[in-house]
Amino acid sequence: MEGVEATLRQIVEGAVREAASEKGISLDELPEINFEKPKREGQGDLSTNCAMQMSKLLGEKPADLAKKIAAKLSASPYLDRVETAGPGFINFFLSPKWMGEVLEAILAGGGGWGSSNRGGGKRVQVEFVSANPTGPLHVGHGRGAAVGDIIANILAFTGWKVEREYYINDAGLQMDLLGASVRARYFELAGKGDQAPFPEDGYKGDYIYDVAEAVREQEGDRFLSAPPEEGLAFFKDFSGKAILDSIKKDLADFGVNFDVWFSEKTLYGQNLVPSAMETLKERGYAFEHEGALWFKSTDFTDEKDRVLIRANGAPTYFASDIAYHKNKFDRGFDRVIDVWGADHHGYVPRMKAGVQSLGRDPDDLDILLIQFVNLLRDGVQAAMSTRSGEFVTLADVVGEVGADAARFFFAMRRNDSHLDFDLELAKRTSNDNPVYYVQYAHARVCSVLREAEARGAAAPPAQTVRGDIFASAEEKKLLSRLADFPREADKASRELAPHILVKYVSDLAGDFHSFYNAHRILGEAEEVMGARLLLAKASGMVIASVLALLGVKAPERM
RNA sequence: GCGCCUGUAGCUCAGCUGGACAGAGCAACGGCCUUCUAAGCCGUGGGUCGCGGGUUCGAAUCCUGCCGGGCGCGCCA
Repeated sequence: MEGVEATLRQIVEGAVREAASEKGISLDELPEINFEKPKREGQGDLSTNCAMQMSKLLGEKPADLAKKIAAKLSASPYLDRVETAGPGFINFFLSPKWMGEVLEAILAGGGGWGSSNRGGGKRVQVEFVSANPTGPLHVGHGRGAAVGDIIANILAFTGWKVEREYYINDAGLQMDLLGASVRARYFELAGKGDQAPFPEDGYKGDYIYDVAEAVREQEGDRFLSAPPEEGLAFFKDFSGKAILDSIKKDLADFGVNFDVWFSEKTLYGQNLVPSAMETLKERGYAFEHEGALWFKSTDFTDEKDRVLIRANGAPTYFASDIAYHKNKFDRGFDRVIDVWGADHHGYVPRMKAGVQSLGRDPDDLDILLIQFVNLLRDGVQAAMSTRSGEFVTLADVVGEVGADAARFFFAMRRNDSHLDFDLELAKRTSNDNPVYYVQYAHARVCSVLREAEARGAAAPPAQTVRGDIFASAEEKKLLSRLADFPREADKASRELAPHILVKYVSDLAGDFHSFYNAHRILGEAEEVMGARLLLAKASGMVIASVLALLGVKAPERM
């Protein structure tokens, strides 16, 4: 069946047109009719404010128009009743017939129920994390990783063809600094620290010793006597690979897997930077000034022009980023999404301008800014680790609270708001921990289904369930919530907002727990038991679907 | 100084393309386990939506000015 909303939209549109033609107004194009879940109970399963929005168009008071439209709707077999309220809302109460069909659709649809073809099979690339391979990922990267991965899941669920990409910044001065830092530690471990002083602004973390130790194990002391240039080149290469490997491992442990690991070096290896610069020149957006090549970003929304190629011939980060984004679009993506830390927000207008200068609609690039994570331990700030002065690593957090809790917490808030992440709360196994609350609901469903099977109480085929058997407030509320899922998934996709799903699944779990506590399933009269078994099963399926989108396990026992 | 994000209940946050008496979880208080997992449920109290103007029939939501928090303003990445 169609989504509840789509069907309802058709019904309402018909009524609106009818009302309009009675006034002698013909509406070619109707404004889109929006449905939303009313905030309060008693206001129906869905409501629309279309009467208020169209009252001017039809020259009628909102409340009167609402009544008129409502009167035309009450005959629908899908609606139990229609009420008008407040300044002109129309509230819809879904009929048992409809409830029954929703249940049937969920059970028939398997894990795919709620998905859509909004993306139309278009190709979208989500680039995220993309941390320099100069050190371990910290919690901030963790949030970006969770959000990027979940957004990719959501887009795939809503009809996009998705690729996940990690951009490896392995070509800049930072890598030289990394090599020099490791080399210095290597000499230090050999007791010859004075021969290779630690670079100013070098990487001071303990992990540098680990990398240096790995070089000693593999290469012995041979670099103690090698020429510095040869040594530096080796250390840079070795360190970058070693750290990238550990980043890959941390991400895999976190449940994040990329389709493409794109090295900045390949950008230069394939001469993509110079050719991108040529494109800009041809299009008239690059000019020479004082020996450097500049980008005319002031032609767009940026506040000043930016250097692309320095007078010494070295390209800036911005130049390689333009080349990189050109390459992305050249690879045929219809849409590109970058997930960045919020500290890069000043860079957004520049990047948008860059994309535009390449002849691309700036809206083909979405840049999501992820705000900082505030790590807490029982409400007390825990952001710094004691020794290195580094931020707490992602691996530490995942090791302590597990990937499930970490992902759930990272996705819990809007991207652009700061996130308080309490480690103790994330580990707690009680109802104040939202992760367990949701997972427990799923485990409970599984438990009931197991017990039913053990007692030989088979659930009937979904088609045989009459919707009106669900008479209680808890059952109706749960069904109504289940029916919301396609709309919530679509909204999360449009807004690229994982937190919408976190909130939804938390609410759904709550509705299930309420239902479970208020009603027995097993041992009831056969018809009631069968219907409730199916309701429980459908609830479990939708919870599992959402958790899958979040990349969180849906345990069968807890 | 300029720019971006943000300020909603004791705490953490939803709601922000204007609409119904401002919602949820936690914390507090009071109840519910002979029966499908109490990692659960039910109930009670709690808010001048930072402050002042403005637009509107209607503002937490839009505009503007202050105040507070975060982050940026490199030929760094």
